Amino acid sequence: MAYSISQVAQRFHLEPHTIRYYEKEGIISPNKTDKGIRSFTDADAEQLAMVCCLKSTGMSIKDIRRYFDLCEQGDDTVSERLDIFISHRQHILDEVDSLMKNLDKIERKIQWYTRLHSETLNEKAAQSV
Amino acid sequence: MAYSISQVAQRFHLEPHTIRYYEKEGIISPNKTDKGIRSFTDADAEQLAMVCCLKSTGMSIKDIRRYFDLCEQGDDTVSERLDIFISHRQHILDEVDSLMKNLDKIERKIQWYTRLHSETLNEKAAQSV
DNA sequence: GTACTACTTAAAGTTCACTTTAAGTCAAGC
DNA sequence: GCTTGACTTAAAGTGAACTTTAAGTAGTAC
Repeated sequence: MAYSISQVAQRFHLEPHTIRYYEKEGIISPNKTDKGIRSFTDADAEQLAMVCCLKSTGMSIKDIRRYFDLCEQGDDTVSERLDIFISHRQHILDEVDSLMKNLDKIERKIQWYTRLHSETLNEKAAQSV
Repeated sequence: MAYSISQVAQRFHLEPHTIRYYEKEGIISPNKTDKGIRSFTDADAEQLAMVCCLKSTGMSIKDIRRYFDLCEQGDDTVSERLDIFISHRQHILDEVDSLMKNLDKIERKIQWYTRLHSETLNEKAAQSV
């Protein structure tokens, strides 16, 4: 199947101009018809899915580009690509860890404010009697 | 205990100018000595710890400021502050969820590349015989 | 007495990831 | 024939969160 820019945009919750921006930044390179219209294959869509995955886990445009550059360079870059994913996995694990630790602080604040809130309600109830 | 700007900066891995920037943005307001030198109490340090917690879980400076504004306004804002934390908790949970889903994709890539990598090594070994 | 640390204002600069604008061409569908 | 959706380049703008620069003052530590 081949998809138009607006179809893939919709599928990945992106704007067409954002996809053209990614192309300009060299991280994707869809085929074009003889009329110059972008035509996205399933492989292009998969690539965009990976772009979104890397982006939403905090990888910069520059590093995403670096990864896809390596992909284009062929099998010699396999171990470097593996390294990228291993270090990116660590980055995600660190981020999750940090979020969970901070979540704990937020939970305690919620408990604190919940208690404070119900006390305030009780006081108001007492006053109104 | 009272701390200097560089002491709290070090403690929270911030730069002194960043702390002054936070003050300028109205999210902290440490006391100053008669000489105009900032002096941070333990309560100020706790507040900065909360700033860091909120910041690293993705809250904007503007929203952090909003929260501390409410704190200053007193007990009438308790339920609004509770709401902020409840919705922020959800934000964190959503983020962790998204990270875990994407982590799964990364893990599969690592498996894929690990296999590919060892195959490439085997081929090279075969060639060298 | 000089290096260090702190302070001040005000403004300009930086990075990232887009987003928007301008000013146009081109082809398909109704 | 006109709306819609696609395209082009090039450049300017946006927002967030700082960061840096300039250009100065002032107290503390060795």
